[in-house]
Amino acid sequence: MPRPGRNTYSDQKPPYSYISLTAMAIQSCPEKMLPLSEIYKFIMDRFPYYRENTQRWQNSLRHNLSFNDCFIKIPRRPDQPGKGSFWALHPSCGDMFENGSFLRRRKRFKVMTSEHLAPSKPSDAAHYLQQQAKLRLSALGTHLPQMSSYNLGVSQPSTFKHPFAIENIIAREYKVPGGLAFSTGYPLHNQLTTAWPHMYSTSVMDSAAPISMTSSDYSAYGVPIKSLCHGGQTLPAIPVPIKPTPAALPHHIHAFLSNSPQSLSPTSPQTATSQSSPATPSETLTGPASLQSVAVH
DNA sequence: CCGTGTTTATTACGGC
DNA sequence: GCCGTAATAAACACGG
Repeated sequence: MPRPGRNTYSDQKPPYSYISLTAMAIQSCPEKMLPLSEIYKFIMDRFPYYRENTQRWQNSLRHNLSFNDCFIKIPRRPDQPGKGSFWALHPSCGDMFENGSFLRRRKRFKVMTSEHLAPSKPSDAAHYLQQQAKLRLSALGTHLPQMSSYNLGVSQPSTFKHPFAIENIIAREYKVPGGLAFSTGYPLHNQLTTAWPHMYSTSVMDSAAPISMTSSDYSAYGVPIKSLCHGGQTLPAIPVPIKPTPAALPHHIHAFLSNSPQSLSPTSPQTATSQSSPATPSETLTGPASLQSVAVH
């Protein structure tokens, strides 16, 4: 409306938060992690609004990356060119967004507290560390497989109950192992174009798979499409986040990690103090498990 | 130096 | 009105 003859919606400010936008960007790439500059690029490519005042919104975006627990920082491989780290989504942030709206998250994502996932067995800690070592290798080595989950006791960190969740929206790009499209009849296609008028249909959106869905498909709301952020598979792939996420780890594990050469930064005060919201009442994996054909354990 | 990352503060808005 | 979330501004540190 600002400029009738031109791009109509396109140069309006998209109704999505920076968190949403960032999540989109991250989810849009196969590796599920992007350097800051690529996140910028993604947003600018798709949302013309953000081609201006870059200083302002990029500052805000960086603020969000650092401030929100839902983003984790992944170190760059030494031999990889470029500045800064990669950014990824925390595996447990799948249901961050309100159903049907990206304007607001349902709740600020916080890392889980130790009470919620403490393995409590030392062997678990060892196992965890082993996995982390592998993870780091795989991530820093070649490319990440698709998704990941820390899998440290947080068996079901969250469920994908929202067809409009950011991950689901972008998810059409995903190649789920075994070729299983996770789309599963969600109202993706139409909704995308209507719900995201601000977005340019570039690679992410226009490769629309032949998903025919009707409004009746909304009944799928309760279906846990857990394949994006959590990898569906039990396969963990995300490397050790730089971000401390101290509360997320059992103490003995955390102690371990502190010794890691990665030299985690000191715990962030705000994270340590509040241990609110299990964020898992949605734990109720209701839908037909047949949908994802992936182990949900 | 500039891009990146962290942190604090302020303001606005919506929900309860 | 309070509280939580988000947007914005700004200061600062760090590293290539």
